[in-house]
Amino acid sequence: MVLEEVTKALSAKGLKITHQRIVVFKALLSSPLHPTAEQIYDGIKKDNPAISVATVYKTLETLVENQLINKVPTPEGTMRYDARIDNHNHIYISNTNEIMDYEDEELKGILAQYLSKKKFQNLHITDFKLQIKGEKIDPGKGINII
Amino acid sequence: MVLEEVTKALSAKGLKITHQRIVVFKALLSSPLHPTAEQIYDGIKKDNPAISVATVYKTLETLVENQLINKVPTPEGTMRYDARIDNHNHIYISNTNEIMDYEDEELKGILAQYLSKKKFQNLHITDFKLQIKGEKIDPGKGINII
DNA sequence: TTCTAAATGATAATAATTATTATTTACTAA
DNA sequence: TTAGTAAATAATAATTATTATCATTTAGAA
Ligand SMILES: [Mn+2]
Ligand SMILES: [Mn+2]
Ligand SMILES: [Zn+2]
Ligand SMILES: [Zn+2]
Repeated sequence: MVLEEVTKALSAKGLKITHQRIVVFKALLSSPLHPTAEQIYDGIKKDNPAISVATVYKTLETLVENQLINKVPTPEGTMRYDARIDNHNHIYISNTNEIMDYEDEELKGILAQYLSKKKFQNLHITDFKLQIKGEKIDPGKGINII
Repeated sequence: MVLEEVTKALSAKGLKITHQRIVVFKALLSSPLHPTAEQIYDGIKKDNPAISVATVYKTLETLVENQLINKVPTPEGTMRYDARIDNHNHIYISNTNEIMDYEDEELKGILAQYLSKKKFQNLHITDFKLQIKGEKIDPGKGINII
């Protein structure tokens, strides 16, 4: 089950297995919506009323540092989190604030090939992503996360 | 000269020609570094000691709304500004916080062609950019903007 | 020139995140 | 098992970036 994988992932990184880390990590794993720290906090505090919002922030940062989750910056400037750590792209939907995963092998291939041909002097490329922005045609049917 | 173009651009959008708008706009036009509002404020306040930081923020927002400049979100979450309004990509250099312009017709063509083939249901794509992240090999030689 | 809506400056308020610190707890090793 | 201890947490203060408020000023129209 998820709990076992979470504890395994934490201990593999030498992190202490705490209730708070398990709860935050599991909350993010079960959300495809790329939530903010605050949204994760709101989601878990019913069942964990003693948890502190600062702990949620710190836990997320710890998980990012240990590459168990990813940070996703947004055009509005608020940081969001992603349990997926494999390479994939995002579509930011500006009228609902949703972030959708977008994955396409053809696109990955195209970009990798393009960048492998290019040379940047004094620069080591560490990451590249296509940031797609769009608008949902019928926002009423969508999942609005704010 | 620049002043004339700035005033022309402002009046073309029906915006009042104020000293503050001219100064902020010119400051951004002369900076290829994608500065923050605070950096623009710091740069102009020697010659304009009465200008308010709130005015700088508001002026930049007004220019963005009128599509005379662009906002550039960054991985750290602070907003930066760009006098260039033509479509181009950015390289974010994580060890110096520089943002470099990156423009390549071949890349534009590849991306446009790729996306034109794809169909997204209920979604109108408004923008797409390749976000490249890298590290400067010899940061000592670079221009550090923070 | 006068008039007025819009812009500005000063500053308060807000939102998101980080820092501080006393207390608690997960692991370690007797 | 049971201490012992370094690390983690909760509560809360502080900080940073940005936006809101509002009294005053001003650009541009008449
Ligand atoms: Mn991602
Ligand atoms: Mn902020
Ligand atoms: Zn994702
Ligand atoms: Zn640019």
